[in-house]
Amino acid sequence: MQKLTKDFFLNDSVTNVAQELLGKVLFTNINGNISSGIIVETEAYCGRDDKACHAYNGKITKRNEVMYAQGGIAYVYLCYGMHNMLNVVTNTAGHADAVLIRAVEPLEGLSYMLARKQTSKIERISSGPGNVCKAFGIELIHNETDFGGNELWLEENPTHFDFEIRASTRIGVDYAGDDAKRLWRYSIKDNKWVSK
DNA sequence: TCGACGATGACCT
DNA sequence: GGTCATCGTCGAA
Repeated sequence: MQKLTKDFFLNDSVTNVAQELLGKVLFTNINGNISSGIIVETEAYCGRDDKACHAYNGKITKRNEVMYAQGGIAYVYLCYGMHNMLNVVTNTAGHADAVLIRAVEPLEGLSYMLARKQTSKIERISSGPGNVCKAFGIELIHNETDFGGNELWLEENPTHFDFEIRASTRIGVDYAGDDAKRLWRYSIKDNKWVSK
């Protein structure tokens, strides 16, 4: 098992990182309960010129300031009053880029995921950004968590496998005008854990 | 202070 | 296809 190194996150191209994160493994250790899963769907957000991004045009608020930090930490925020969203902050300090983790294929800790979601249905338990956080126990307190730590981290996939990347438009960003048309949502083609 | 609004998901017809 | 739960954040007042 090999954790992703710091320079993985410092890449200047957030769309490259979003694609490279596919196939990587997300881990959480919540009160000693370890869950993991393969990232199968991501979306890129770029502060510099992307209206869909919370940090568009240099906007800085208490919520999004973590996006301006050096890459390699988590940006977690509450959406619609009930769903947490997990983002991976990328690029060097001062560049507000982040990758939203939209769907994961479960590996370990399925029983913890079922318990957190209070369900017995495995189907789509970690498909969709709100479900990823719920299943993995990620909450607002994990905002700014360093991916180099032992609570929330990312690893290379120990099993090498080939897959085709599918690019499509991002979800729920219609307000962003032309930027909503960007093909910045990436998924592993034909993977059943990709969100609908 | 206060009102409007989400980078959603579950369940309904 | 449609509705609605639910609350932190933002920006206007």
